[in-house]
Amino acid sequence: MSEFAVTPQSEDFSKWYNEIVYRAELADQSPVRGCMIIKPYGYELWEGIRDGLDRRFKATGHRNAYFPLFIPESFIKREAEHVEGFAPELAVVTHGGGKELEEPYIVRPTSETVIGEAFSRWIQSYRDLPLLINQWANVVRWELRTRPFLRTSEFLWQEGHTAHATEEDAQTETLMILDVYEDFARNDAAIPVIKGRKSSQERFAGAKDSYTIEAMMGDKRALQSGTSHNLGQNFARAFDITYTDENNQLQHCWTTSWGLSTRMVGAIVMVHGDDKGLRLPPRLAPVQVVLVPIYKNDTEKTPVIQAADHLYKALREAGIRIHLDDRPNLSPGFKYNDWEMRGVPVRIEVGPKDVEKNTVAIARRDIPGKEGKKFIPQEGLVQAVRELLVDIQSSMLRQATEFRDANIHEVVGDYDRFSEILKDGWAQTWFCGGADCEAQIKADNQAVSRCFPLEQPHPGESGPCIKCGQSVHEMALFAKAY
RNA sequence: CGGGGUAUGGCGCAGAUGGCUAGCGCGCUGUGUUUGGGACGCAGAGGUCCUCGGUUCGAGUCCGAGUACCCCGACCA
Repeated sequence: MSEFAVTPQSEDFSKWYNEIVYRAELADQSPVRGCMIIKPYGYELWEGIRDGLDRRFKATGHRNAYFPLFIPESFIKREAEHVEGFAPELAVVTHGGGKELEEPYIVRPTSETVIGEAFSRWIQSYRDLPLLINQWANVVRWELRTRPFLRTSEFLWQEGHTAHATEEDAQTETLMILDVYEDFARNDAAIPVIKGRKSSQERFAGAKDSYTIEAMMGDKRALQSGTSHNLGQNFARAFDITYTDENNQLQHCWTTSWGLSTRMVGAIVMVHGDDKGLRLPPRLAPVQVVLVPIYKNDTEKTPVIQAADHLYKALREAGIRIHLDDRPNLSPGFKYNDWEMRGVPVRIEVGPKDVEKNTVAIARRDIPGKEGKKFIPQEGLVQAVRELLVDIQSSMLRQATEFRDANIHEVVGDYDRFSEILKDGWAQTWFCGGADCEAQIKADNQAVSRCFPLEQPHPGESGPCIKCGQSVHEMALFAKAY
């Protein structure tokens, strides 16, 4: 057996990703092209993501609802840009109950249209605003090239949809949600993200402006990890979402939509993983601590198991997600590697020597080998584990942040250098945002603009667009992307 | 939809020039010895060789058609 259970990511990142997703049992292959089965371990990770976001949405006044999977075809067609953007990737249901349908149904690729139609009936007065709705759902987009979690034909996500009385309110909501996403990514997923505005080429079909949180993966490619759209009045006009204002004037609403998907699972894998496998942030790890008992024979087994059970109960009662690995047929060494591959943040070993001395061995996943392992007293273990989990969480965010910052390079007016940077990192440069410039940059470098960061590195200044040279006042980030 | 490739136990593969009971590693089941960084012995289970058709005494192997999947490009949370 080779040193690693999976292809080392340093050797072939893409291969590593595919292998680890299956080896760690996050997902399984499905009989349906482009789809995947999310296995319990992967789904538990998603549940952590879901819960972390759901809590934040509710704290900011949103309520969950559920809209139908099927959308009348005519709905999709009502917003011109929207239909143009999505038409190529729609799954269409033409038959039901053995008969051809009078009007085909679209399997939702996103729900702006059905929700817009509902909003038009729900909203009458300015007193009904803002209307803040979220739904947890699956959506289908007929993708040509798919990868587990990163791009599948069917995926799970949340989509928020809100309606507001003014343009300002809608813009505030759009950016507030971006803050929610950033807060979640940083504090729960330990992923540092850059908030920014998409170029018009990269904008959501039908939106006035799209915003994104961009994360840097371990291979330095960018991943759009969440998006928030200011839809202006585009959908309000298409679906007659109107209200009567304080002066009894009929007005169109201003709407927003925003989503974060199971792609975030892929982000966590690719941001934190190493050659040995996954490294999961403690806040989201389905198993935070794995307990491995060690014994040679029955004489040793009884007291060791007794001690392990005792520790297991204490940690579980303290609210720590713990798993006792009592598989009898496997050696401790195998178990260590197995759980490291699965990304469990903390491992506790209990053996005869520990029983004797009232200690345990405790190892942290973020620091490999002996450096990350030490013996500590059983007394006060719960507190020690709590502190360790917090420390691992922040250490992972720090590592990811340092890696990202070390691989973003600023360049002004030097296209060759710009191209050089894009071979292995992100480039930050002045950019006009024009379609022609963007297309040429993409053709030259296989890289696209990721966003105009909301926090500009040189606010108030201006410089030459990296491609056309005209003087512009915003810098953009460019990168190869998933 | 263009270009290239693959299809053989759960997974990864081997099976030149057709030849009789289709193998190997890992995994799986039972059992015994093991167990502080990926243990080992013994005994087992598991296969429409992608599908259909053809050539042949005989096809996993040759021929034809089909299907699926993978990789590379254009669309994408």
